[in-house]
Amino acid sequence: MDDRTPSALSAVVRRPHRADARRNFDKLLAAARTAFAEQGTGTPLEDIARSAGVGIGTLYRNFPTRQALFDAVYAGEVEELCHAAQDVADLPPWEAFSTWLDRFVSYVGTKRAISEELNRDSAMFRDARKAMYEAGEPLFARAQEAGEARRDASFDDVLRMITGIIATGYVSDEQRGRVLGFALDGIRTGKN
Amino acid sequence: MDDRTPSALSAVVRRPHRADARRNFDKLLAAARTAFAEQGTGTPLEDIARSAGVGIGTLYRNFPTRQALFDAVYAGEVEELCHAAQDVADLPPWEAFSTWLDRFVSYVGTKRAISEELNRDSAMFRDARKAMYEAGEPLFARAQEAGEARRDASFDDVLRMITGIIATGYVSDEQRGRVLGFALDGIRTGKN
DNA sequence: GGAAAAACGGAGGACACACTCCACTGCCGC
DNA sequence: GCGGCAGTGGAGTGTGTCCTCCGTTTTTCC
Repeated sequence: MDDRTPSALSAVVRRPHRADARRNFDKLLAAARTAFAEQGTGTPLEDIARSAGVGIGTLYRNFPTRQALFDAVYAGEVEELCHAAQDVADLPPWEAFSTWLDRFVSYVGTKRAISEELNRDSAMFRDARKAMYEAGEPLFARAQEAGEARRDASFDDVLRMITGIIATGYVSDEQRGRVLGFALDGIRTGKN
Repeated sequence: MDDRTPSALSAVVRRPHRADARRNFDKLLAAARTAFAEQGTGTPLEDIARSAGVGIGTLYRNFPTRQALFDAVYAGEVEELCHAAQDVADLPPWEAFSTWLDRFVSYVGTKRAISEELNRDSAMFRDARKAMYEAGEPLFARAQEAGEARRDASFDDVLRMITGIIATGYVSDEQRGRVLGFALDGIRTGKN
């Protein structure tokens, strides 16, 4: 990683200049990421600091508010997701879209943090949403143009639907997948 | 209302015998219901007591734990829902089912409490789930038998899907409705 | 009407978590 | 190497919520 702000998304927090500080910064981000994923956004910040092997003071210096920390984690995940959109570029329209959605599901699904905070609207959140849409929307549009996805649905509709579905509890991962499939069938045209 | 336990569902808490106490019990339940609906299950119990016009002590006497209070509220809502199933009994199969789902959505949708705690499994929660399924499942089965709903989906699948979808945030109620429609199309057969 | 029993309510102790502050530590540039 | 200063960490303070306890009030029953 280079040491400038890696993208407009994460402009909120600055990665520090000194080597040890940078190390701590990264450790915190990683710890927060798993903590948010496994226990939700409410995780005590002290726990995160401890599991990063760092004092609480250090956490606060890097991320003055819980929101700043959350934003930083979130920005990272969104970025990964945007990259994924490029990987599917040369699949056929519907496959490209649904593969990207799979990616979306596995990034977002296990980590409930994102759906938890979905309605927040910080500046950073708007940026993230925009970036994500720029990545995913073309894929959906292509599926629509190919006559594979219904035209009365917007990309936003689909994303919210998916987000909702994967955020609930299921008996098994298998059930989650099945249910997702049903919902996608409702988006796809010329099916069944 | 009579003064015995109104159903097996709410066996957890006892409605008190004395008139004033019973009044407070009901006020608390009502206050909790709106509070949970509007601010989620995390609402401070003191707020609920205050908005019921009752001391915190009274709340605790009636509902020794937050869970007990939540269970009581939840039980009430589930009961209403079960009744709704009877009202649609003589509509055509798919209409009956989707009308009941509408009911389900308007009971559950505005109040995010239920979906929040969906994965909890207290004894009471199991009962509620069972009651709800007894009410709704026949409607779904009928739609399946009439060839209107796909056979590879279970009632449980549908319910979880719906719950997930309505629990997320939307730009407008109109969007929520639209998205729900898409998802239901994925469940329905012989469509589009 | 009065006594016993039931219920009330809110002050206050306990706790969990957010966030600050500052004496100490160890990088980095010279 | 070494001095200055960015960075550290955790003890300590503040806040908000849970929950208990008990003197006071209300109801019920005779």
